[in-house]
Amino acid sequence: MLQDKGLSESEEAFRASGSALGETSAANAASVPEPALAAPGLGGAPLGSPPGTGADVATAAAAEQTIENIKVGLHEKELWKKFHEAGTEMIITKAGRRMFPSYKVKVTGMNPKTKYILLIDIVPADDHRYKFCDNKWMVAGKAEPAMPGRLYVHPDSPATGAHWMRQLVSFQKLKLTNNHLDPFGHIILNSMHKYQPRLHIVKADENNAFGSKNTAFCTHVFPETSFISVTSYQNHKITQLKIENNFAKGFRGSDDSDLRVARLQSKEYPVISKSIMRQRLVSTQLSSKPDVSPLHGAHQALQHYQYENGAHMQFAEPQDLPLNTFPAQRDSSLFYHCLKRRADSARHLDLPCKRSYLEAPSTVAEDHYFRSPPPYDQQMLSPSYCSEVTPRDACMYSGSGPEIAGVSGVDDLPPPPLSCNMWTSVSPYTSYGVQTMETVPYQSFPTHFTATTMMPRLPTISAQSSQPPGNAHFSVYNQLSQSQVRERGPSASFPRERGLPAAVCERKPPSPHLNAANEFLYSQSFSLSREASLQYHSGMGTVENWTDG
DNA sequence: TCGTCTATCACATTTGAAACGC
DNA sequence: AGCGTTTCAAATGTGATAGACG
Repeated sequence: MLQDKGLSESEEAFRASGSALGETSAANAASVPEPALAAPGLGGAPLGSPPGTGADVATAAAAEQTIENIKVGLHEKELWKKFHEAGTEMIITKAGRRMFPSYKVKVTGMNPKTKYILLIDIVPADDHRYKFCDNKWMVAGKAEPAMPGRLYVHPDSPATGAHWMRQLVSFQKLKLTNNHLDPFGHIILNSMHKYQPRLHIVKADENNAFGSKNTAFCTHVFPETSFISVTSYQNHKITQLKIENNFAKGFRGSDDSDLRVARLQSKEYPVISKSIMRQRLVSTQLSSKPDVSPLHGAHQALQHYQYENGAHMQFAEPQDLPLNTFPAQRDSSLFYHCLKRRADSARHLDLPCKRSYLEAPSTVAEDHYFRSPPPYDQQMLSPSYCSEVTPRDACMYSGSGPEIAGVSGVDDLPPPPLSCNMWTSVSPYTSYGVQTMETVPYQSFPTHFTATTMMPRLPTISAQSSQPPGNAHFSVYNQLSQSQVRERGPSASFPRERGLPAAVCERKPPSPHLNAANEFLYSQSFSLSREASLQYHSGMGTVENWTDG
């Protein structure tokens, strides 16, 4: 099964969607390779990459590999666009919630016989926490410490290029959760934070399902898939879009019949719930004051232009980076305007956000008004906090088959009832640097686990190092026997995660598959740290020192 | 203590796969 | 074996309520 359950995309639709998908390769706009992937609204642009030349493709040793020819098109791009324009929100729940629109891609250009692994991770788009006020997303302060990164590996991985290209590749079953102790392998996110999903395609080979000494990979980022995670929808536009486009309406009361009638009659009656009505009432009151910011329009135009031109655009200044639809993030002028207007409105209206807004720390507002956030690539360069695995990640395997299931290498624990997920240590911003290591539970992980299942911790990586920094970490594992690990305990270097029994931390050496996955992750981080320093994006990584277990 | 904001839960509803019967 | 119907699990957003916070 290439597609998850419930997918209705027919082969026909798949073919038809080809042109509409805005299909791109790793060298063009929509598929933004590694550091540049931070570009969409994240503060990092591929500044060094010549425009339109495809020069953001690595000159690495893997250049001869076909991975650079892989093109990925986002399915239902128009739908994503709609959501993006409204400011996409994704519900996160304790039990895990699927994304809607679901992440589906059409892949072409693969070598039909080569095996690939397709996986998704979701990284923080910035270091802000947001709140929804005045029908806008506004920065509400500093972001919470990032959750431990997890990967969602497509259940079919590894599979041949022919397999992936046969039909749409759906990540429909990917679930988002805000449960820090989630045992199901869902991707853990913080509520009211902005995130950017990334698709990674990793080349596997016949010897090692997860990679080889020349593991090539490419990363594709679709800026329109960025979203703010919420526990309940804030923007009624998003609610409406979800209802209109998702099957489960969940409408009750009189609105229900209206909706059904409307559907039966194929008419688009406005279905307005009480809450929506409430919101609209407030927004109407507010919108009575015209938005006079001259920069607002320019910003919108710029946004549109950037959007239309994808993430490959060149920006002279970091603050010119794509903004998407969350105005407060980059558009300081707009943010300022919003503040002023809100201050005005707040005097006359009893708004839910009134107090918060008025009492918002001035530093926050000033910070966003007077200066731009640091470029994302700089953030990537700085020592990242290590979001290595926690001991509870019993989901450290792909559910693609027995050989993957065995990857967990855990014999003292029952196989976790989950799949497709792995931890990653994508660490997007500097602000969660070393200084937070001691205070943030999720940044503390057992040494051995780090070494065996996670990509190297960036804080220990020197961007200028001639040796791939990840190698050191792998050797750490090689040098530490299991007994040594046990003697040192999981907290040798890092305090163990709160509330987790030490026994859970016991692990066997990783299988080749796991190593390969780590290697991929390592290569990714290496690419991120090194390439970012050059402000040049590779889009393809080569693992130079593969230590195949 | 109160107000605000966010998270959680139960609920009604919808969909599609599985089970079942013909 | 193929088709149609029924059943049920899984999914959705809604709204009430709880909890945290200042």
